[in-house]
Amino acid sequence: MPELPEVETIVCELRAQCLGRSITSAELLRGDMLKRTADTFDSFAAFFMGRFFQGIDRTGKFITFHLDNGNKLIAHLGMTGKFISAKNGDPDPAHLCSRYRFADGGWLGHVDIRRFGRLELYRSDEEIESLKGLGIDPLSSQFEADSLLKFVHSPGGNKRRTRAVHTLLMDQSLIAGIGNIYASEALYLAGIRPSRHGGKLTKRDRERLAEAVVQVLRASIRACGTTISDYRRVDDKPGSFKEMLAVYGRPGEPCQACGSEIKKVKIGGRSAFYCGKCQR
DNA sequence: CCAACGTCCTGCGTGC
DNA sequence: TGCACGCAGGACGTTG
Repeated sequence: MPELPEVETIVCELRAQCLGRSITSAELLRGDMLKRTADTFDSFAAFFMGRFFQGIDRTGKFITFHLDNGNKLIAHLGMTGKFISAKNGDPDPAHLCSRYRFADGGWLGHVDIRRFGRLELYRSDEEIESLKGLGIDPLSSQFEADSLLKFVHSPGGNKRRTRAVHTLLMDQSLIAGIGNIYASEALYLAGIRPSRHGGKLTKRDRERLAEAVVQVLRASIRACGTTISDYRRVDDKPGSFKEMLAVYGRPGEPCQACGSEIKKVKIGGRSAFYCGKCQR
């Protein structure tokens, strides 16, 4: 499940793979992946033909491909999305959703087994709606403990939030890029229970949590992300952060700090993992 | 306005 | 052995 570190890894590799290569054709093989516009197989192809990728960047878990004419392709990988680098004659992988062929014979494939991901096309200066509502990127220089004040109070109201901090961490409109894995890992590092109400976080909690978020995301980027099952880099190699996970996917194992058993609970319909002794 | 829940989708593990 | 079922989860739409 690509979260911020996995998407960051993929974007770096996409830049190295794709920037400046002339696109001769593009195919939309799964029309249901394209949202927002009613482009057809033909207009999708025309959108890319004769162009090249001038820049590729990440906002939260979204990838923006900037074409040289100012148009943009937005991609979200959902649960099982990935990009693969292939050469002329390579067989189509299963679940190929879209493909971008380059003049040198190579192509970039976009694969998504469960199709929770999405593609969007934007022409010239259209506002990118999918990025508009996103919260702060935790790797930006503006991210600090005060960024988590939104966890305590809603922007407008005075009432303290009752949603679990685990759920708040995954709310893309508050912080962009954290999913289920890094929510559990950051809360473990910060010593905070995932079920704790956002409104009950102290200033000290928010400082520790903000620091933990940055720490775990940066560490995972250094390991090229976490491969549990589906996530793969563009070169098909797995990320290696799985072995560094302290609690996610480790129910019943001893906590590395205190030795007590790691617990698994459902919060907001999602699995959260924590140490009942270290996290309060 | 805020929160909670159902929905989409496929592959894999479990139990009968 | 084979089948049915439950589970995994990001974002969005609907409901409370």
